[in-house]
Amino acid sequence: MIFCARKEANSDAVRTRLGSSASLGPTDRQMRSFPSTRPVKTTPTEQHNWSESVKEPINRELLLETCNTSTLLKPMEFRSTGNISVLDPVLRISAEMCVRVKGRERKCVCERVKVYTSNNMAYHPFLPHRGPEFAMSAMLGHQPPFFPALALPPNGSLSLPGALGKPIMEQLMGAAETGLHFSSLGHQAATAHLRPLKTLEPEEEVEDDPKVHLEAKELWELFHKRGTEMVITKSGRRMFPPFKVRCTGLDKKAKYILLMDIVAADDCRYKFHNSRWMVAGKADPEMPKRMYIHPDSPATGEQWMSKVVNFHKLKLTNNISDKHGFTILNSMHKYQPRFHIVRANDILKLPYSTFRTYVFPETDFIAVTAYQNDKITQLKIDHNPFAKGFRDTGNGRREKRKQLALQSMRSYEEQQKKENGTSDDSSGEQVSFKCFRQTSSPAVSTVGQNNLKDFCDSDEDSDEEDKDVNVKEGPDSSKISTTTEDSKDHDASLSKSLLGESDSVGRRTEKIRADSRQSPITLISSTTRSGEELKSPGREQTKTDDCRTVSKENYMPLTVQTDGAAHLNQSHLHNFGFPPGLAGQQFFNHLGGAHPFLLHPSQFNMGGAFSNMAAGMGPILAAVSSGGVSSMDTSSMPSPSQSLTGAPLPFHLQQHVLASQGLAMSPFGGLFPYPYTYMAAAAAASSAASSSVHRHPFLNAVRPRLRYSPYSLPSVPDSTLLTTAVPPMASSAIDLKGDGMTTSPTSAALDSEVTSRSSGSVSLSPKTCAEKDSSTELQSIQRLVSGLESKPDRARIGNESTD
DNA sequence: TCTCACACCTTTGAAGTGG
DNA sequence: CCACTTCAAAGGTGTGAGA
Repeated sequence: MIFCARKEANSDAVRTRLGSSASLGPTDRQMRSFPSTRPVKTTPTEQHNWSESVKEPINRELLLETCNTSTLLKPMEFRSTGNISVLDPVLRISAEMCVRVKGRERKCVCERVKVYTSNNMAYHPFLPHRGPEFAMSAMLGHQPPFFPALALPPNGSLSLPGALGKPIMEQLMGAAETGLHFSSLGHQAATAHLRPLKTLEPEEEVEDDPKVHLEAKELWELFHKRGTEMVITKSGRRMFPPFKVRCTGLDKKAKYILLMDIVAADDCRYKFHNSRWMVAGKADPEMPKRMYIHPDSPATGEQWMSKVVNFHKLKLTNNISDKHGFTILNSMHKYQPRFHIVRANDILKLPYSTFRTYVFPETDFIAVTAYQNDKITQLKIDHNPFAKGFRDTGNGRREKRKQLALQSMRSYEEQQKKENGTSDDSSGEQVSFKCFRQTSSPAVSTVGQNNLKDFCDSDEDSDEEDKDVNVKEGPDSSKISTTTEDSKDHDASLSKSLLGESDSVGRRTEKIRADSRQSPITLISSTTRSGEELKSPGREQTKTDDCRTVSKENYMPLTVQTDGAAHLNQSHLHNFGFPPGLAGQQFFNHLGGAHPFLLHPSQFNMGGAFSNMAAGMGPILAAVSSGGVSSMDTSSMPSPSQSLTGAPLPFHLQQHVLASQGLAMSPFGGLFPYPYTYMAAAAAASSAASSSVHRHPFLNAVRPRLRYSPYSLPSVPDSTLLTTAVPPMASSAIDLKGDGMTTSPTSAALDSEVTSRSSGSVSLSPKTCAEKDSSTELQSIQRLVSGLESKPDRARIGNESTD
């Protein structure tokens, strides 16, 4: 725990007695959050009453020496100590306040700490109410000196990752006077002065070449063909199929943090109509973004490579006020999971670290609160072990229901025979039930049991299956098999079709029938599987397996780099790649400052990973979020078979608890309400749709060193950033995929735009961003903080930027 | 379209047992 | 002690009724 271990180094710095804090506070405007905070020039003595003995730098990157100060206040003795230090590469700000009451010294909670310099002391009225995360954001979005108030956790310590801390330090060093000003519990404030020691040195980094392979790809593709749906519930649901990847090419000795997040695939809301996912309008306002850090993070490359990295613990929810750290999604919206590799030995370094992001288009899905497509339901049942109870085999509920239905049908038929002499064969349902009786035996049902290997086969038959579906029109043909292979389709389809008739009524049956119908599908690139799937069934018949094979091979992990300048885009366009020309080393935000990418702690959902972060930011996180801890899963460590060995977590905090603490964030209260805008540039280049990633030649290639940081400050409405290739939201539904899934309108339009977008994105220079005036930035911040920046705004951005 | 209780299932880990 | 088995609790599923 860097934070704690090094904290003591400066703890004994010389303290300077200061006058009443009333003489030290900021201006009246600044006093809004600091009761007596007018910055008063300290006396020369006070100013230079630094620690005489410059302490030995803890390491080469120690920048500032601590100068503690204390002040005696009436009626209590009020002692406060400030500490700013940079401990590779974390800037640590700590403050401790003690109140001596009747001779007994008691520690107080340090409510706020303001970092300031003597020549300026900016104060943002929103900051105190938004917590440190936003303060950091604002701080970096403005030119120095701008050191907003930082709310300190109860323990009085705050760690700022390098990306956040370095700018502060640099500015502090250039200031004539630097100090910490903090208040506590409404008492008088005190100030600590600091002085710089030396400058930061850039980190050296050894090259590596990570490659990521999606596990259970066939299963994903199987779902993808039908339009993957992921159920989101208030209590959180896991993803199925689980997101698993295998990493190679990592530096065995270096430590990495692996993360996953889920971003909107487009700016549309969908509806399931006529067995198809269709665009139903503009997307709802985005949910707070959260990053899920793999519980084993950080771990060495060797450890990561030794196992399959499983993100099965990630949970999806639609509860915007979720405090468990689950990923919050909007129902009926399309999402794209992303996988990130960050080379960092400490989660605290994440915000300024380089992200390698990998997107697997076959993993996109539509979030639903209830399954819409029965095929997906059946796929889930067939493959998710937890849903075994619903399988046609065994003694599960479905079987029992079937038996019940069978019994009732028998009695019904017997009754009809008695009444009419013969059964009514004209009744499709009855026929179905008859068939059902024939196929409901366990022996037949087991045909439907297939494993992953079967999926591969089924993959090959998917077209066949689709064709079948097409041919099968009418009530009976509507009984589409939801299984994954032909044999299953044939055998199980019978039983399932019957099942659909017998144990499903109303909407469900209707949906099954609808599934069999095919409608025109948007045709997109043939270089991608997704695109292939988007083709209409008729065209699909002309497709060869070769083509499919090729498309599979095209599922190359996408490595993108945003080091380059600020090719930020709208947050609503979540892109998954950057154009070749976007490589660079800096990351810019719309606020105009070139700055490292930022992450809000509460955006992280992490298991063990959080334990590290908790060391430095846990208190902050805890302060930001509340509750949800007690209900957390305490056994969130990956199962032995999946977890990485070695790399013991430095802390024994319960991972889920940590996750809940660290990840929970108030709605829109996070640092970046739209943290994914950084992808916009890439998106514009690669096309917003995930599938477009493959279509783009560049995106199909492996880019070992292309990197970007996934988070960047969002675009403001008036920013002219890259646009998405999102075409005007047609009121008419756009079919996405052949079998229920469709490509996003964005994808559809992107096919022909990718190239141009790519170049266009390049034109989106950081300079453009940097030229934004600070007032606009401030407004932007306010909007972000208030969560007022709505979808329409972002949509507008998209339109404007396209111009 | 969403929420919730429910039955059914797997997973997990503690407890028990035997060597 | 170790390995194995048993058991119960926790947690993950889709379902279906109701809002």
